[in-house]
Amino acid sequence: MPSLPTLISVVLHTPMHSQMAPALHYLSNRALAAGTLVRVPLGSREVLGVVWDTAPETAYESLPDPQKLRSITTALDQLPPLSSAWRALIRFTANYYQRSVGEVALAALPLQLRDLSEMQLAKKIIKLDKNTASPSPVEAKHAMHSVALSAEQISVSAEFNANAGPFLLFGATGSGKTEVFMRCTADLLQHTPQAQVMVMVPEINLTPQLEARFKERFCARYGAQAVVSLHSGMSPAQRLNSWLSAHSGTARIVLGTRMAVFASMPHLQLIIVDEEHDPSYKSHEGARYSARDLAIYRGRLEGAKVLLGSATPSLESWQHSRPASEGGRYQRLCMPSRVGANAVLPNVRRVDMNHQAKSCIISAPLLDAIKTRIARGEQSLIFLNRRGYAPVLQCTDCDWKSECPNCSAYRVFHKIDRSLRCHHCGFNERVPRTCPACGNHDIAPIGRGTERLEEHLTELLVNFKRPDEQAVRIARIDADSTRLKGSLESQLAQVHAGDIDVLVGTQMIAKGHDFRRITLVAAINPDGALFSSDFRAPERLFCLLMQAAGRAGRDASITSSSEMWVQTMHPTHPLYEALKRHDYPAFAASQLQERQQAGMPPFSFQALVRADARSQELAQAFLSAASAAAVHMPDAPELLAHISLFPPVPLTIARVANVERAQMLIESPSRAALQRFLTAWQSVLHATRSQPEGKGVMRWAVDVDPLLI
DNA sequence: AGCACGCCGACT
DNA sequence: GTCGGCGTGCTC
Repeated sequence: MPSLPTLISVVLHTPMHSQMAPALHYLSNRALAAGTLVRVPLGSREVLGVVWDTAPETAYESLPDPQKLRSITTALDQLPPLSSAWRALIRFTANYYQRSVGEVALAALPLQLRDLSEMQLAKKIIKLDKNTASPSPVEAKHAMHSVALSAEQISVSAEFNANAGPFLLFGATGSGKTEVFMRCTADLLQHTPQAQVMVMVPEINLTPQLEARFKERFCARYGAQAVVSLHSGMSPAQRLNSWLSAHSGTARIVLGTRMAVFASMPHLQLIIVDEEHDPSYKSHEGARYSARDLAIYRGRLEGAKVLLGSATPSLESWQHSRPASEGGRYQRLCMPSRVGANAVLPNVRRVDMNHQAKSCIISAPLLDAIKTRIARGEQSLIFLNRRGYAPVLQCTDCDWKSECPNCSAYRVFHKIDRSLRCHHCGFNERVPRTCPACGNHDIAPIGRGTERLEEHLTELLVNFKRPDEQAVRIARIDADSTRLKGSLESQLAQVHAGDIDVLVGTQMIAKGHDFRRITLVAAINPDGALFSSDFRAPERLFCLLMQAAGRAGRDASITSSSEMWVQTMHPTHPLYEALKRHDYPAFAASQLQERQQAGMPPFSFQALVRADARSQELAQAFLSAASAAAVHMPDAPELLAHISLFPPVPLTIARVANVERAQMLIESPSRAALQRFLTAWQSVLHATRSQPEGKGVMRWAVDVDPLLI
């Protein structure tokens, strides 16, 4: 007996401002559970969608034109439907970050799911099931060979197990946070038969080594498929496989970058966010979500514990982890000590560059210290956060500078291939022989980057020898030297093998990698961030220097001689004082006080609207018009009550690839008020686009909780 | 977002 | 005479 077709609502990859309802309605000849993946006709094409609700009968009347309803093509119901917690996470993300539900939902699913036929998908699933045969009893006997933990690690793990969280694990570099993560994971998997764990890391570079450690620890017991990765460096097929095994529950541990926060995991019980302070957790395109913040929200939705970890937490998380009596909502777990015998943090030494010659790059005491390391067969790491040879090239005669024709920025001189390269749009040219403006032959580099620093060090050390009488070996690691796939790994291997005496690099080398024989880390010129207009610059600098310092002396036998050097014009600056004491809490306290006085996050909430246009005037006019129109919204007085709308300004780099960029800041002491305003203002922004003031605007986007202002 | 439909410049 | 530029408009 054929029953009446059911009406279902489906979300599709459609943007917020397409005048389309949040969900579209289709007919199905059988009921489909919410969360089921379906393929549906849309115009002339067929697209993937997610069943969002089984629409009630009454929905028929509220539809625009019931005659136009079409039927779904196929239901991919060999896959279990996406859970209601997953859908709630997607709904929240879409609302909070001002995007459509469909866009967020479909972006969270592997791309291959969109174009794989039902047959192909069925084959995949069968293949995956075969591979996930449970491990043999022999293998299972191998316990997760536990490593002996330090007293701190044991007490922190015990606190974690005894409480609900969310937790902020504040542990010094080298205090063994990863070991705690693995212990908490092991405890959970042991006591809860189906439990799944998500582990997030900020960068793709960091996934392989973490994956290796987790696989070594857990695969013997839980099977080869128990640990999977999920990040954008994987092939579409690999990603689909990982996603399917997470979704089916066979993957017990999912490791990944920020995108992993949306992985479908039916038995998720624990979310770990390593290096939670890292800005990479904030997405820059599409929905500009913070995976760290969503991890907290998802934990609450799913009833999963959340564990954030960092040696230099974000001020937001630090503030959340203040004592509960003061309003804190996270539980702070502390591991102040490095593990291993004699493991102490490196001594921080400041060189007052006011007492050095103006042109001095590497001060005499620092050079001596580097030589001492070389003589002892130890390694040094010299850190300069600027790649290329020189940031600008200038004619010594006229005013000419190496400006980019497409951007409001200088092109950087790369001596290695004699090119002028724009780091914003990629525009690349050979260095002109003579000044393009006046024909002068003398064009000089201004300032220095890692290439020039490497060259300078080579000159300084040309007559100095290693203990084996060979020439000193200097290497450079930055985005340029590691462009080729695998070159980062091979360069790191060289460092580990002791083939390198002095390593020069950008912040790339400050992150994550363990260099056992490095006993000296030096920051050449980090002062820029001290007086930056970006209020988060000091936070980032402190974190970077702490991280860099953490690279030194990981090997317990030589740790006592480890040093972190900072060359600065402001040696008594509080940031460096706190760094010297390795005192993050003191630094955080002073920063939080400043932020509170200035009404900055985390004591206020911000959103940024960015507009791109052919001219700066058009971009700003759009924002001004939308701003002015806010007053005419329904309920404007209430909505605007606790909102500050700032005037539009050009971005620091106003023009990139011949597109002018402007932005305006919206601030509120209340997160809820900001949310209510943004939601209401969305339609105003959209309407402004079709007004005369919005004509030249190419695109615009809202960034909630922006990191860069 | 895609993809159609539709109206104006340089080429087989 | 066409091929093709990308400006508006629609998709349950």
